Amino acid sequence: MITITLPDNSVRQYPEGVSGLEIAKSISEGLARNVVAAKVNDEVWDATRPIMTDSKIKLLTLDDPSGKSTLWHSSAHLMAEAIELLYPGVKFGIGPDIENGFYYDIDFGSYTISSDDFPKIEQKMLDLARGKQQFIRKEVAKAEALDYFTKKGDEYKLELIRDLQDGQITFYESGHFTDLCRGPHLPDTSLIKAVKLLSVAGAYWRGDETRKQLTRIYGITFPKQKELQDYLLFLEEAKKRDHRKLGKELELFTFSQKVGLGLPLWLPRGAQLRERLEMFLKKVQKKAGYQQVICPHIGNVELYKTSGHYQKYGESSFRPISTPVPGEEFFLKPMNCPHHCEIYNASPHSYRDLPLRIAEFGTVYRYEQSGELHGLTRVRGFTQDDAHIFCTPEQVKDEFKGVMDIVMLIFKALKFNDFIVQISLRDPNNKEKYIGSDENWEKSERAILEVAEERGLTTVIELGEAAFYGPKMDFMVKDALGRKWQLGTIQVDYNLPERFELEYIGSDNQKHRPVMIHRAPFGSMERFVAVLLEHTAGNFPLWLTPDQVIILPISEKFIDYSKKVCQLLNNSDIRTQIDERNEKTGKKIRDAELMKVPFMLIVGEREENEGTVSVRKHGAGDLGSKKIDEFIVDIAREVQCELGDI
RNA sequence: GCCGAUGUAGCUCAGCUGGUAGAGCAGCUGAUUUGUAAUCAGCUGGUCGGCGGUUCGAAUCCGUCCAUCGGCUCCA
Repeated sequence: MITITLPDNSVRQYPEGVSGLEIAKSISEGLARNVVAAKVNDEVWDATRPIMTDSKIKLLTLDDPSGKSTLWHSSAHLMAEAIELLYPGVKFGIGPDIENGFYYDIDFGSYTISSDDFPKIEQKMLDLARGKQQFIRKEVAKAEALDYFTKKGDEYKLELIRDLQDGQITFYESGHFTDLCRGPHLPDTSLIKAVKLLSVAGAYWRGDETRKQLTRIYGITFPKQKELQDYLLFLEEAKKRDHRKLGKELELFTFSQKVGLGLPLWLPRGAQLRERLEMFLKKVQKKAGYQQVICPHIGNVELYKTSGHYQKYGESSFRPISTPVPGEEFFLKPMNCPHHCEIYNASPHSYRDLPLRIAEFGTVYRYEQSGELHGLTRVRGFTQDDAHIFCTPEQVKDEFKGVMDIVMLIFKALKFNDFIVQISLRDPNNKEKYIGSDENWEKSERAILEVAEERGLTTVIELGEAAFYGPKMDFMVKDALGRKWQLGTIQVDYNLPERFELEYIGSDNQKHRPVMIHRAPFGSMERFVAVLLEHTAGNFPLWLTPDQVIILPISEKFIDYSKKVCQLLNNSDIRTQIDERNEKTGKKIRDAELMKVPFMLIVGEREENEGTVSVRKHGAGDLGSKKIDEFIVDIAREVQCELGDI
């Protein structure tokens, strides 16, 4: 007998070799029906795998994230089986579960697969699922595993097996399909009742651009048809929040093929919004001791040779600009730091001057690959809310803290509550890859970790993800479809101060090298506005939105009164328009609602006589009438509330 | 850049197996003077993404290029 401890710390005795499923059955039939896997001593196992020793176990259902993973991982196998039956001779790469569903990378050989093939595959999957095929785990010796896939002729699996240790290799067999797999899997396929293949895409084998591109098929499955429908509905809803769609509808920005790919054109309303964001940040930065600077949009090739960017990115950039002078070349600036380094170098510095914080909304140009461009989130010309802090190594921690506070302030003012903080540190086993002294790296990495801790942030730490020149902290926010985008970033840099020979005179009257911190709380204006659009579905905070108020006269008789109201509001810095069109009120309201204008003021005879406005709030409806002064105070109060004392 | 899909009026979309392009909204003109999510009528607007081919005839079939979308790789 072995002792099994359940999550509530209750202890039960079972015969050796009992499975999670059997334990579930001993508790209740209902639980047994829903169990998809079992967490055994913190490792997720098949529900059917025999447990041989005393263990702590937790039975996992589909409500548990690990349960969902198991369902989707098993679904990937099911899809592979269906595909193998439909397209004999195909070869398989890897097929994991992902956040929403699963995929499998497949070499289809001479077949070309498109979404037209999906219904056929889905049907086959459902047919197989109904067969209640069991997933059977088998431990195999490396030689045996190699032999199996050699016979099958699947070089991808062979490559994977070669990297594995003998004695750690397991196969899973379900129906006609056997796969190299760590597991775990569902007890059987009958839980999979709703299947949807979502897309087909090319994916390089092992993510390596130089290797063969396999066909990746994405799909998702659910135990109930209803859940699938809900998920598809969610995707539909998410599409409505797409910033590219909203940007067009709300007249914020556009693109032109004639202007060029990935070069956004900000329309008046978008430009206004962006300007307001910039003013907001400038104000915050001024308080935090930053100074604004302005630099040109191009820089001599020598600048980038000094910075090292020419050697690294020269070939993959926009082509250099030549001049009538032979050999003279300029580059569109791909970043602001080299210019800022030269600003630092313009005069000698004492340690008393530090930290020096210089900021610029700097527009930069990077030649992104055409397949990479995506609305405003990935463009070829964009404006960073950039700043560089030059400080002593001892000041890094305080400066880091200051920057983080700015990022948090912004996220708060814009109600970004759901973000991920990623700290990228160097790979401890590969220290020689990085520039800068061991001592400085340790100091700054420790500083970042401490600051995050002090501010109570939940962080994700990525070892080996640091830039070669320093550790960094990135703030990621998700878009409508759950894709992660990096917004704010804070990076420590030991490289550029070296290359530009930046110096300051210390209290010891000796020359020292400052540390540079790059930081951009928004990241770029383009990406930030894109993510903000999706985050708010276009319902911007009142302080930020392009038009705060629109006045809707009932008929043209009340245009004069509307103008009077409009002037009063504009005098109080409330951004107000009048809809003077010869349309019915219903139509004007509809259009204003669609444009997501926060407040609509309907004015007619009654309002004119009483000196009032009839207030309608976007999304909330009629709020009744108010004196004009009263309305102005209300708006001011609401803005004040959103911004706090910024 | 690579894999797959898509490309019809400013926008959203229809156009079956090849027979020479259509709706709604927007815009313009006129009527209407309007009370909380679409007033009515008339009109304008398209080398059907570009180029080449097959055909008596191409939005429709084929090729190629471009762009967009979903991914991959990349992101100083």
